[in-house]
Amino acid sequence: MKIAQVVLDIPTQALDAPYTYLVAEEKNDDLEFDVAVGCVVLVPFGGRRACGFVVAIEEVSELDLAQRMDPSKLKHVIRALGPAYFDEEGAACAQYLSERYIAPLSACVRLFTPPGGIPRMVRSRDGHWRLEEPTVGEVDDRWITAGPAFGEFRPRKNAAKQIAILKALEAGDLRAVELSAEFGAVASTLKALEAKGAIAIERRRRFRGDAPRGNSFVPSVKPQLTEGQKAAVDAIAQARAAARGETVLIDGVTGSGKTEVYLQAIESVVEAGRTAIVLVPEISLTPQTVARFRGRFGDRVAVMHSRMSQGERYDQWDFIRSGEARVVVGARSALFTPLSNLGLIIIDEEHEGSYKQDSAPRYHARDVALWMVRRAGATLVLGSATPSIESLHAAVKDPLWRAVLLPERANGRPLPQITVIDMAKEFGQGSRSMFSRTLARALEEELAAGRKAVLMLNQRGFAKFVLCRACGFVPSCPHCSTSLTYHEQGAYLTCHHCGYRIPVPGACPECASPYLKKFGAGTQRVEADLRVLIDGFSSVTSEVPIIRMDADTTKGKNAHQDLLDRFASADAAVLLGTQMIAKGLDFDDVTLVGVINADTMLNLPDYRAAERTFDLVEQVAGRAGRAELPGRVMVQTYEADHAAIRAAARYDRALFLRDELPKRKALGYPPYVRMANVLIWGKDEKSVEGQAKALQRDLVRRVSEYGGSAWRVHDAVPCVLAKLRNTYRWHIVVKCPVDADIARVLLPLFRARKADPRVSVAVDVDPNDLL
DNA sequence: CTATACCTTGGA
DNA sequence: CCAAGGTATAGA
Repeated sequence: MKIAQVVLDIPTQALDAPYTYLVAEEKNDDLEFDVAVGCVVLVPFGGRRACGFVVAIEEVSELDLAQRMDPSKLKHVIRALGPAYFDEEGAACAQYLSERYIAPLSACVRLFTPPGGIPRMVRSRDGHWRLEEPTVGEVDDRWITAGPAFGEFRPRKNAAKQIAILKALEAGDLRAVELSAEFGAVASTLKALEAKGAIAIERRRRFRGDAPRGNSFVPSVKPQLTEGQKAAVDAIAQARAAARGETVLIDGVTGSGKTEVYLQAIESVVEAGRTAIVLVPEISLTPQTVARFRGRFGDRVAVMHSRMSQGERYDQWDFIRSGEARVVVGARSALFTPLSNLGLIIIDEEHEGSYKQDSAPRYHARDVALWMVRRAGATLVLGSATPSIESLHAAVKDPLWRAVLLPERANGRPLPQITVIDMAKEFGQGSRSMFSRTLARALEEELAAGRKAVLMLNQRGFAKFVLCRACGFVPSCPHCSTSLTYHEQGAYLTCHHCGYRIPVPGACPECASPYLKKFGAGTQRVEADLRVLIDGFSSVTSEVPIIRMDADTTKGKNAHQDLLDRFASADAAVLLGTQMIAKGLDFDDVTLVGVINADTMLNLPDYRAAERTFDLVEQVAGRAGRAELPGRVMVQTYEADHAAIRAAARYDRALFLRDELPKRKALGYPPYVRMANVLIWGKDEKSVEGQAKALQRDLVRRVSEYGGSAWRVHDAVPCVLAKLRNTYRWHIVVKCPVDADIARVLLPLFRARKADPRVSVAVDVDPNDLL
């Protein structure tokens, strides 16, 4: 008999295991879809019907089945509601994800379903369950083409619309929407023309978004490779030939031409009839990035990222499933698109934190990609100017990893000189400005010469707040344990986590003192100060535009691109922005890069703080002097002696690692241990604390039984962000040796745990941070 | 999640 | 003694 394993589309821990259903043996021609792995199916469940995903189809004897369960309980799958969204590999990957990351199986399966488009059971107001069809699907356009009588048909003299439409059609086929945009209501005219045979109307699938179809792309030229690039391409070719899931880490300075290496590697993969996935951090997935891939691979490129509308995403997903797409460029979720015959996965800017998903399943794209290439005998390429410490470590320790160095820029230009400016010293010498005199002087020189500068404000862990000079009171959010951020425009205080908002008080709410000082600086304030500074430059006569790029100014769909275009088209200009400007932007005429505050991240209570600071300085430095003009980089900091800053200023990663690695080892952090962060949260403080402590005891018992002496379960403690949006948050850190399977040991504990309505629990395996 | 079985509690 | 409400459990 044929049976299907079905994961129900009901997000409840208690139902989070596959259920077995019978599949009708005889083919039923009335049904649109066959029951197969990857389908959504309708099944009877309890007294109602539910949707679920088929994760396995088996042929078993009645006897075998009886070993596993009571066969009298079996029910039949009612019918399949759609085509297969994933195959056995996808099902296996979902299974892997749920175990590796201690996540609900249903959430893992859902990663593979098309954007916005799966049928589901919903309860209407009268208590009835009904099937809701997907809201997103394909769309058609009505195309007007020449009909059989196109040449002969002579419209009447006064049929102005008919004449105009036929004239327009002489240049080629047109869409009905284009005609109505130009000539107004055309429906009846078209009908008349169609009846006469002068035109034909047909429906053609429309692909949403600006993805070019056909040959409307501009092919780009293949440049000559540098020695380093050649070595990298060769290393990838060798790894591909070995076909055992090897990883190639391309450790190349900014501007070393990693993208060209990717392009050529993809080219040979595609020529060999296989496909490639390119992951890019969400933030640098810009039209330019996409254009580089389209320039080489034309309409065989699919693009997937979160800023696209659901319709656009659906069309791209469908395009991938059709098998026409050979290359997928996208954010981390692109790993789960229905691309078959995978030969290569590339992860650019591999060190980026955004490759880790921050909701269940909390997967890391790098680790999932590793699993995928090992299964498929494909190859993983990781690229970065600042590889993560984990990857550097693996490249040395793991026989399936190798590293290729690209120590020089592709154009032969030297890396820009980095100057560290000690702001404490500046302050001691009486300077009160947020721009040091050295930076101000450099800025004036560059702007006077008609060149461009990029200034970066490091906002992580650093935003403007209000402090009472009399009693030290800082207004904080009543729902979250954070101080409120001050906003210049509108003079209000707001919580960056929950959006709580109050006007700036006139006096201290605690002691009534009127001396409330505003501390820190946001991009708005820096922009205002920068304006004053630039206007004071005697040698700069023309008006210098300041282009501010932060979360506020990049909200709109094309805002990001518009700002960059403005910056590109100006002569002398300053681009002022947050971290988002650190990567990917590629302007030839930027000669000065300034970091206003390099060290604010260093003070975050996070074990990766130093690494992040080092990465940030190196990345942002790479924005300067990319073409003929030499670049300079100025880094303002209050901690000029910190190893991360000193090492970054000399492009000396070995120096940084010599300082950082012993600390990691001594304190027990990756890459020397593996961690899992168990998060416990809920509205009721007492029960959260109680559950956290009880869970900690369970974990200790479990770890001492199945772990080992090298394992460690920390005490349950409130998180650094102890209160967020009125929920209280606790966490428990579990550490184990690097080669131990942390999930395997912990998983049974969480699978067996029964849900508490007041307290939620989640496990973050290999967490990005412990906040 | 939802239906149902089972159990405890408290009022008649 | 029974009804009401809470809790445990199965669902394929």
